[in-house]
Amino acid sequence: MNQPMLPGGQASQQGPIADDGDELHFCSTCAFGAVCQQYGYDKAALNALHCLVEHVGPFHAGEHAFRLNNPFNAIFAVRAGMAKTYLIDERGREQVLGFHLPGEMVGLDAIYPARYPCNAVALDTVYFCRFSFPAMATLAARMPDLQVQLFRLLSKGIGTASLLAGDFTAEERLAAFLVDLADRYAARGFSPTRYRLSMSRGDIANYLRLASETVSRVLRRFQDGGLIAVDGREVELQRPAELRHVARCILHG
Amino acid sequence: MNQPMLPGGQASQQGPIADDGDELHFCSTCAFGAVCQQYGYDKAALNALHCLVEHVGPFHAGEHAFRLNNPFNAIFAVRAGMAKTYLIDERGREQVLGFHLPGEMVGLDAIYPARYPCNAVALDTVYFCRFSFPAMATLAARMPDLQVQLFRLLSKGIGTASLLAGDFTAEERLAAFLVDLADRYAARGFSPTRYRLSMSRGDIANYLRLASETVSRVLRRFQDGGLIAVDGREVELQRPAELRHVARCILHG
DNA sequence: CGGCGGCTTGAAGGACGTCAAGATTAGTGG
DNA sequence: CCACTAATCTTGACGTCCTTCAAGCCGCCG
Repeated sequence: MNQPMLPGGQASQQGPIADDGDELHFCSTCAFGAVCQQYGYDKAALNALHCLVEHVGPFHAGEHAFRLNNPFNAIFAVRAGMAKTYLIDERGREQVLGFHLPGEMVGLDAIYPARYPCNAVALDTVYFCRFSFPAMATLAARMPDLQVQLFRLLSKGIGTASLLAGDFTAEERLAAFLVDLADRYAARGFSPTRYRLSMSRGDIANYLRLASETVSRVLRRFQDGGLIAVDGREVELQRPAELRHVARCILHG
Repeated sequence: MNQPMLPGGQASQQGPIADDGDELHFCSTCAFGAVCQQYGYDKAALNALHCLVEHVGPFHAGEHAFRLNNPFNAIFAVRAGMAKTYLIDERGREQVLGFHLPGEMVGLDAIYPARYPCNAVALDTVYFCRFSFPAMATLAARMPDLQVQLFRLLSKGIGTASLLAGDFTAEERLAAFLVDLADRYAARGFSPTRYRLSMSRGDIANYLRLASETVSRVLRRFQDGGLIAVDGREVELQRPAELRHVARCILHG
C-alpha cells in the first residue's frame, strides 16, 4: 500500500490521485460510479449522466471553488487533492466545517438554501468533478437509481457531525480524526495507515474545536506512546487498533 | 399568542398541537403541505400522497417510535408533542442528538444506512405522521416538486449541527438553544417568547454537552439578568433580542 | 405523610485555552 | 546552493471555565 513518493518535493504535496473517468466510466472513486456500474444503464443513460459532469481545476492551495452565498447550481466531487469548507463568524474568526478527500462530495448542503452555505478552498492542488444539480434532479426523475443514490448521499451527510458533537477529550477527538481519515482513505483504495495531513495544525485544531497547541501536545503524546509516527504533515498509524480504541466512543457509540 | 392552559395538569404537559390534516389537506405545519398547496396538484396526486401517510400515536412519555438499528422504511413528522433522538455510547452513557417539534421530520438520516441510526422517544404525548419512504421515493419520480421538496428537506438536515459544533461557552450554547427553540416554534405558528421545555435539565445539558448543574446555573444567571423568566419547565423569553445577541456567534456566523 | 427523582446551589479539582518564547520548516531571492 | 524571512509548529507556565462531588430543596405520586 505504501505509495512510492512521487519525484520532487512539490509533487508529493499532491497526495493520492483518483483515476480519471472517461466517456463510459466514472472515476472509480466517484460516488456516482456505482449507479451505472451496478445497475447496468445503457449508453444513452451514461451519456446523459456524463453530460452533467464537468471536470474543473486545478485549484491551487488557497484558491476557492466557491464562496459563501454564491448562488447554488452544482455539487462537486473531489477528484484529487484535499478541499476544506469553512465559515467566518461574526467575530471574524474562521470555523472549519470539514475536509474533503478524493471521491467525496461537497456542496450538498447548498440545495436547500439554493446558495452555498460556506466557503470551499483547496488545501493543495485540487481537481473537482462538477455536477449541474438542476440537470441532475431532472435526470433523477427518469432514473430511479440515480434518485436513490442522491437520497442516500444526502441522508449520509446528515449523520456526519459526530466528531464535533460530543463532549470528548482532546485525545478522543484527535484519535477519532486520525482514524476517520484513515477509514475514508481506505474506502477509496488508499493506504489506511499512512497518509499526508494536507491541512495545518491550526486547521485541525479549529475543526476539532481545540487549540493548535493542544493538537501538538496530543500528537506528541500519541507518538511517545507508539500509537503513531509523525513527521511534519506525514502520519503513520502504527497501532491503529489502539487508536481506534481511544476513539471508540466517537466512532461511534 | 398565550395559549390558554388546557384544563388539568396532565393536559398542559401536551404543549402546542398542530392542526390535523384531512383527505385533501396536510396538517398546516407539515413539511409536505407546501408541495400540494403551492403547486396545485390535482386530487389524484393528493390522494397518492395521502396514501403514503399514516397517523400514528399517541406515544406517551418514554415510549419509543423506533430504536437503533430498526430496519428503515418510513420517515416521521411530529404532529404534536416533542420527541427526542439519542444514542447510547460504548460506556452506556446517553447522547442526546436532538429534540423534534411539531411539523419537524425525524428519520431522514436513516435512508442511507437503511436502518435507524438512533432511538426516538416521546418526551410527552406525541403523535406522528408516518410516511412510507419506498412509496414516497417512487412517487417522487413522478412528481418533480415532491422530489425537490425531499432534496431540500435532506439538504436542510445536513447543515444543522451548529449548536454543538463550536467551542462555545455555556451561556452561548444555552442562549442559542432557547432562541433556536423559539424560532422553530415561531416558524410553526406558536408563541416565540413563551413555551414549555418538555425535556429535563439533564436532557438539555446532555444535548448541549454540559453538566446539568451548569444548565441550572446559567438559567439562573439569565433569569437574574432579566433575560428570561423560568418557572420549572415553563420559559418566557423576556429580552429575546439580548438573548439572541449572546448567541449570535452560534446562530450563526 | 413520606419517599424519590429532578432541580438547585456551593466548594474543589482538572482539562484545555491563553500567553509567551523558542525551534523547525517553507518560501524567496540573491 | 545558500541565506534570510515568515509562517508554522512545538514546548512550557499559568489562568479559567466547566465538571465533579456533595448536600439540600422542591415538586410529584404513592
